[in-house]
Amino acid sequence: MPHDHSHCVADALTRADALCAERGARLTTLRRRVLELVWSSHRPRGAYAILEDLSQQDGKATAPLTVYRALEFLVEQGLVHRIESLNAYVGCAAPGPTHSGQFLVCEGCGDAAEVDDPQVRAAIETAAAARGFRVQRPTVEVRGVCKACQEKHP
Amino acid sequence: MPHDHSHCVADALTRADALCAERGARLTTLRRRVLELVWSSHRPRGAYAILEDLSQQDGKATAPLTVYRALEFLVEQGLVHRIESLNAYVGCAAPGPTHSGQFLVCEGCGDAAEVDDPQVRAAIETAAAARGFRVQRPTVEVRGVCKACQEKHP
DNA sequence: GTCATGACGTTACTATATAACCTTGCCGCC
DNA sequence: GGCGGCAAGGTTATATAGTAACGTCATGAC
Repeated sequence: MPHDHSHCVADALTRADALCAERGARLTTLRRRVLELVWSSHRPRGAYAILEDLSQQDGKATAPLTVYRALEFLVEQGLVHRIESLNAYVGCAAPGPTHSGQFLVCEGCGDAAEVDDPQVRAAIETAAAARGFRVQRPTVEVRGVCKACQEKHP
Repeated sequence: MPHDHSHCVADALTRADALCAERGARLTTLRRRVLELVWSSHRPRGAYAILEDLSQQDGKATAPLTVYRALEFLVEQGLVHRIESLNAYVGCAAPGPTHSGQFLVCEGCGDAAEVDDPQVRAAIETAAAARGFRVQRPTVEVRGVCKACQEKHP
């Protein structure tokens, strides 16, 4: 499944522009640059990796806080998700009504595919409700091996 | 739901002794102490919190590695689970055939209740299979508010 | 007893994240 | 246009989390 990644990035940026405009949120130059760097692959990227890219682009050191603040904004807007089990961030392909999807994280290639499966959501909601627990933010991160990697290493 | 927590701890240690004996795994003094410290509450505890306890008990500084190694062992044996979204560890109330449960993490009291819901498991497995993804280790950590805390703050 | 192995100690280091405080620049408003 | 307010971003320092490399000691097999 070869894909033209520049499309992914361009699309993500376009959607982000639209969404922020619509919401009156300020997608500043810095935030947009960080978003672009998060999207540089489909692999979750650590804050410090992004920090390095940023520093290199600018030819001078950037402070961690700069990146963390931008990421915080992007996560709030649902443009980026944090992968807790990796301490890393990945672009959201379908931002919109703020959601919290599930992630299939491949041990082979490192890609994190986002899915939003209603059954999984429902099962979690039901299990929680049965215990009187009110769900605010479900986190589902599944480690395993993606289809492509299975085919490569049979 | 007041509960005699010393029971939880004692039970956990007894089960751990039995399980390790059965498996030929060495639950050394250090590992047992760390397990006990993890169990000091039902809240996930950070490695460094445990480290401090340990250092204080001994009256001298303990190195992080000491704790991390013990935790690694306990996690491998399924006696303790790591809560990824908190970088913290919590005792497993039902160790045995190695499992990966789901956690209901309360924002109020900080308690992490472990549940092992077959529906949730199945839904994740199905969603992954539909995408050709082979599941190795699912992580489910649900943030929200537990029953007790809801009743306290209505 | 000897030896292999695994547990633990020690030192140093890397990675991830936040605190406190200040400066800048944008925006609405008069 | 200028002014006041506020959010964004810069700066410095520090907290928290996790590993690497290497040595020593205890335990059990033989």
